[in-house]
Amino acid sequence: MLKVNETKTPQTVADHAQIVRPHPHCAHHIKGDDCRVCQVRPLGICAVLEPDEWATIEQISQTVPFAERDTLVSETDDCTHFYSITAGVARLIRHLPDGRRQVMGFALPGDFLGLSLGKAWSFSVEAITPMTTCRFARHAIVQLVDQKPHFLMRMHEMASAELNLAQDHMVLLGRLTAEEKIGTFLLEMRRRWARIDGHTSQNVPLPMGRQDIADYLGLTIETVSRTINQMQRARHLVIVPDGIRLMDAAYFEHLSPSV
Amino acid sequence: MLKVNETKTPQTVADHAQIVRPHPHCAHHIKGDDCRVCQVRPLGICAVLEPDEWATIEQISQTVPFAERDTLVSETDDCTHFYSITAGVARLIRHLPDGRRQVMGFALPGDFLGLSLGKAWSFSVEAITPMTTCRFARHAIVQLVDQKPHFLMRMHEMASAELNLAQDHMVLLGRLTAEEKIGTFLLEMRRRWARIDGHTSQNVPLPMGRQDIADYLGLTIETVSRTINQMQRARHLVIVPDGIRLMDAAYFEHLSPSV
DNA sequence: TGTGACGCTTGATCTGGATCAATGCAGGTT
DNA sequence: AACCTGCATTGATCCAGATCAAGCGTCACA
Repeated sequence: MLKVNETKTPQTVADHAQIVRPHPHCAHHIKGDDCRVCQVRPLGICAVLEPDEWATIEQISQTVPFAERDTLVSETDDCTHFYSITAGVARLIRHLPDGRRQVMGFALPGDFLGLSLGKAWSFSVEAITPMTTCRFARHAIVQLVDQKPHFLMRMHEMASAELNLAQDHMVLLGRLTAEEKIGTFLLEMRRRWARIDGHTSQNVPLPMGRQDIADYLGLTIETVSRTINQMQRARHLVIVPDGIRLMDAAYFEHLSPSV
Repeated sequence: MLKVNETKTPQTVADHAQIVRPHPHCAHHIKGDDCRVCQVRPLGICAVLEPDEWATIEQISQTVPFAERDTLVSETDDCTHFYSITAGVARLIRHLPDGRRQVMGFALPGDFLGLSLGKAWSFSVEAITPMTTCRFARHAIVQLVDQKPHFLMRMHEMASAELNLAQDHMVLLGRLTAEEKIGTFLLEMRRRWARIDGHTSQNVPLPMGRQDIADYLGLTIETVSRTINQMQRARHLVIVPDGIRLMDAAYFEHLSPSV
């Protein structure tokens, strides 16, 4: 039951809009896109492929768009397809029976859903903005991984990086204060956007809502709102449409114990 | 500055002692052990190897024992060796500059340290009991992984399982109450011991101290102690030397929202 | 130009778990 | 036996962040 809302534009601050907005060239194709023009190839799973292997990937991929609020995969689903995100932002989320939620992370352009290669998803993925994805049948990727060890190695590298992030996040959830959690989160988002668009800006797009941030950091929506507004009153940041602007980098780096 | 205490026996309840105690046949050899008698081979990274490949592994492995409180690896170290745990229990831990700690997990027999294949450790590993390990030079494993794709696939499977556990733990840290955290932890430990010794017992060995449990669950030592003792007063469990005995499985399963 | 829904903010109050402070207890050492 | 050291337990008190409860602004649509 997917609610489709194609008219709404992604919520991002101006200097990132061209990244998050679905790539106009490919958003409505059915067959896989032209890898030669893929904007996220150097970031994602395909970075390890040689140009002569692009045709192989193109043949087993389809471009699939999603609207805001669509569910890409549900934690109860079997895993029939994997996704490489080419535009837009999604949340990876686990639901408890009583309605509590934990957001495991946010999937940004270049991220791959299905790194574990397993047959079952262990989380739901929900589009926060309109999205464009490269979709692969699971069996095709399993076959590719069998044939090309360097592709498997790339999957393993990315899964290892994911495990590292998960461990960073365990420290955050288990041992940081609300202020430290928010500060660490904002630095993390700045770092991840910088990797995507290649330049460091003090503007940090936050396409996810306050509730998603709260469920990511193990806080309530009220504490997230209060803490960000306190930081604004203290002139450490400015709240801008669809994000924030860091005004005091030293404050945030001092706040983040792990970095 | 490692305090060596070879005389002390592992702290486990009786029906698990033979698993955690260093294997007398091999504890003091320098060269790698005989894979044919390895008790954890079916559990660990080596489960995927055919008998004719055991010789390869034996040639690149050494048996290395550690005493209680030894540091196997430090989070600041470069990663020169990997370890497969054949006996004993260790904690995987991150330290914050101000002394706060987060225990990322506990390594039990069959677990492999170095799944990410990366050049740097992202956590310290400290022996909780006397341990026996199979040690491998990093370059030898990297070479093996290059030559034997099914070995890399096994590494990837185990890393994926680890990522899944990490995500379970994020839910626990971010959204469960103290009582739910303790209950989930006890069930997790029972499940892991059952996998090692092959039968389900209501006795759950807890070789780690209360402080380690607290740092694993994002609680304080006082809350851990209080909660476990409340459970005992409510007849849900009995505290026994070096562990606990579950008396009311239904209570614990009802308490653990994810399972 | 209303109006209703939704997301965010802000204030008042409450409370689960942290902090502070003893005490107990088992093992190891002299 | 006396002493020490490192856990674990238990009680008293505190407080960061949760909960409860309004408001506010924006936007889609009537």
